[in-house]
Amino acid sequence: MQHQSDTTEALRATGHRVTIQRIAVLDAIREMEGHVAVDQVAAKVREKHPQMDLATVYRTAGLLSRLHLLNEVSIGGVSHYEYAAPGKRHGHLVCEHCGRTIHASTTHLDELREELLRDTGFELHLEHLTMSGLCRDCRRDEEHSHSGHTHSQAQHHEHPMASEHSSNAGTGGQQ
Amino acid sequence: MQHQSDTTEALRATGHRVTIQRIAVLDAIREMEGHVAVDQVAAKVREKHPQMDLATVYRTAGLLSRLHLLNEVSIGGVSHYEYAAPGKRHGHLVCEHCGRTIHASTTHLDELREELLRDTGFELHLEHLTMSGLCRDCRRDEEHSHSGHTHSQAQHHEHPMASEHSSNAGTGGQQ
DNA sequence: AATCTTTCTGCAAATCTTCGCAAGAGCGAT
DNA sequence: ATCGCTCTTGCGAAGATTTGCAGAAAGATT
Repeated sequence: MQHQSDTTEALRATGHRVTIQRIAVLDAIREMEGHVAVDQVAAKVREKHPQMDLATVYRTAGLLSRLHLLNEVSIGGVSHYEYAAPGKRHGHLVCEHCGRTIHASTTHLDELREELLRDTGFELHLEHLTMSGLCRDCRRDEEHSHSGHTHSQAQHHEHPMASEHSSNAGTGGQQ
Repeated sequence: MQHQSDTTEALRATGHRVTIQRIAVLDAIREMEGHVAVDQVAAKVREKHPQMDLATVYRTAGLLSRLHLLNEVSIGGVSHYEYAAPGKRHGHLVCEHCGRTIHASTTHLDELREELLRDTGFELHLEHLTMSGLCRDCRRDEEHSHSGHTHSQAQHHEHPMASEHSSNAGTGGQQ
């Protein structure tokens, strides 16, 4: 476990300063499971550094994300961050109905990435990819209640609304 | 031009009411080119309906997006909307460096969608797909200035930062 | 270790977006 | 055309995220 030196290195290499705030934010997120919202990160960080400002956590998480030390996932418009474990790249599938998040392996995505690069010169950052749609369960529900009405403008939240980790979607087995 | 009746129909079919606000927001966005931010939509709408509230524009655009009458594109975390012209589906590639937006044909994407559906049960909504990365120009720039330093925490904005329409990316030509 | 330059952070104010609620407007039935 | 039941809207307030600024801290230099 020498993440800290990796972090330090990555910051220095890009001409950024190494501060306790940056180390603390990365550590906090690494210690927490999955994707966490900024205020959760702030709470965790404040256990050790009570004076850390929320704005700093926002700025820091944004920076670390740009340096690819963190992945940013927008769930229902709210930014969440997760530790970008090397070698565990994956995209995110967020259900528009229940808000659940599923990891997608990069199998298909790598292909897409290459095609885009070849055809358009655009270099896709898979780590930042968040795709929305309907998860299996909600798709099933939709099919049942196809009576049209019974709609509300507000977002539905029938499921527990928590970032699950049915990880490793994509090709292989899952769920 | 009978978009209006299409809209009316789509609203009714889903159990929603047809209001001047909804028609106005859709009309405004259709009249404007490409993806526009909410405040631009509000400004346009207010030319004819000065009392229309910003919150209503937000809610309405969100609703119309969920009904697939509009596409939502998140550019640098800010929601933009565009008219979902039938038969012109496409994904969006947003450059993290200059903010430029490129359209991607659904050729590759349709494939991805099917694979995800088959393997994970997740139904990807391509219309809502926004992918970030580096565009051809910025990729070139990056390669030159590989000296490390000269970074700033703020987002770079070297290019005009406007939603361009270098449309027709992807493989198959359609737009 | 002291100094200098530039970047970062904390704080407060600004902005963007969402929410709760009472009044207002659709739409079906009368 | 009116009545009534809900859905919608406008408005104010709350929540989320960003920004400007002055002081604090990092890293290079001596």
